[in-house]
Amino acid sequence: MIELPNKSPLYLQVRDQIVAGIAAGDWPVGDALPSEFELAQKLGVSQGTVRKGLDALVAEGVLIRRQGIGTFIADAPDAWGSAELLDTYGVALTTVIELLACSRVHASDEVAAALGLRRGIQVYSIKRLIRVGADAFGVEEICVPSDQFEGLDARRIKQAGGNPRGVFLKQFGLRLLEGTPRLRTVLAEREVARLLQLEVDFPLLESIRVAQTLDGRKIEWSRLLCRTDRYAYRPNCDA
Amino acid sequence: MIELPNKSPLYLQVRDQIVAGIAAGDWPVGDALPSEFELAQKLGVSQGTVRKGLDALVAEGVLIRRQGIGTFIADAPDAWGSAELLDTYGVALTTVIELLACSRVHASDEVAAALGLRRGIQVYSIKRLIRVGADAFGVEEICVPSDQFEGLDARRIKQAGGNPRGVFLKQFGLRLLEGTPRLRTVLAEREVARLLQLEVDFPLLESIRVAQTLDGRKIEWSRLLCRTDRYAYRPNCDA
DNA sequence: GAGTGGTCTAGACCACAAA
DNA sequence: TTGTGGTCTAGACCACTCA
Repeated sequence: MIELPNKSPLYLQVRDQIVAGIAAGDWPVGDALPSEFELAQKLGVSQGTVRKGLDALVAEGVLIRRQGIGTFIADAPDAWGSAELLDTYGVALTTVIELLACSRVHASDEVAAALGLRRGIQVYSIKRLIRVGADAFGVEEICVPSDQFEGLDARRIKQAGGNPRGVFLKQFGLRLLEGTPRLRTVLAEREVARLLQLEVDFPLLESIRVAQTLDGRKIEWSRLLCRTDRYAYRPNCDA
Repeated sequence: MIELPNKSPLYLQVRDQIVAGIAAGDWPVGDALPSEFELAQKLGVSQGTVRKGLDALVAEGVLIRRQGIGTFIADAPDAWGSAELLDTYGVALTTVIELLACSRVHASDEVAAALGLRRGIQVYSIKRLIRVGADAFGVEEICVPSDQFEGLDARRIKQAGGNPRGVFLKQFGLRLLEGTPRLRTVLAEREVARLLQLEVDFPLLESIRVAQTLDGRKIEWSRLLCRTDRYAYRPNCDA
């Protein structure tokens, strides 16, 4: 291990080295890391210390361990995938996501405040429709600062299966960790009502989350508006 | 360690031994466990293994470690305490809880189904009002099977500072772990509207959670109904 | 100084998956 | 059979708290 006058425990330094390696693209998504013993030798620590360092990243969903095989870089799960949708009897339902638009707009005051940006700065706004069967369940808007994701567009997102997180990770090298949602009930405005085929003022559930990078920069704001008359929403917040 | 033909790793067996010890009341709330080395000797394993066994319980909030001092049995946090309440600008607010009632009733079908009980069996129903300042923010109902908590009443809950979880733990030896909430928007019915000083059909946020014991028995159903026009609710689900 | 949690090592062995 | 993750040990030292 490179010996800096660093007070933090060795295993955290190991963690940071791995994070740096991932950010530098040493191991693309799906690749295996060197084995725990190799890493230990390379970093000059014992296998147990490497293991403890990797534990945190496994817990954060960045790495996936497979016994007998290796430790792999995890793919970026869809933000919506971190939630569950249940019918009125508690049975989980599967959803389909439809990309509606990806455009460059001025950040609303709310988004700018949540991400610590200057008011009115440019952000990419990604809108998606979430369906369960033929039913429109909710609409989601994702905002990210445009200067960090130059050239983001609908085509790229569609190529990644409609998953913006996949693009953020593979094209821009940024992995995001979900924050805890802020929940409110709101009444449907015109555009949302139209998309969900509901009347205006239909009561909806609003879930707002801010996601951050591995090193703690808040970088993605998202809002889900969904109907909960036929379904229940379970957010699965770990963060 | 008592050698049963047990396939599970030693550190999980250690965890289970500690859980059993806690359930048996070996160490009341606030007490220190024996030191890691003492436990290691007593159970015939190494300190590292004991440590790993305790890690899980610390993560679950059952134990609290204090460096240089010892490892302690954690108190039962109030169920409501696992959530946060924010104003419209994201600033956290403090709440006051008022116990409304504790009564013995027949379980609704919904509660019975969620807890795996026979329909119509008796449960204790605890109702509480959550205030922020002078404002009524929400009402909460907690249901637990009456046969597990014989003699529960408002007096006992008040003695524990209005925290039912404290009573469950200290009087009945049961520690509960919070589950992930199921969320819906609902319209206020008459009684709830009256308690919250809102008109009937005011849109509210409903959060339903099931909590379980350390060994996985679902034992507590709770429903929070709250207004989110002035506040945002952040559930903090770990489970 | 004594006792606690917290970290680290070197080496061992097991469980599992693949060639 | 080989290489991987997964567990465990014995012993060492550090960091912190308290008497």
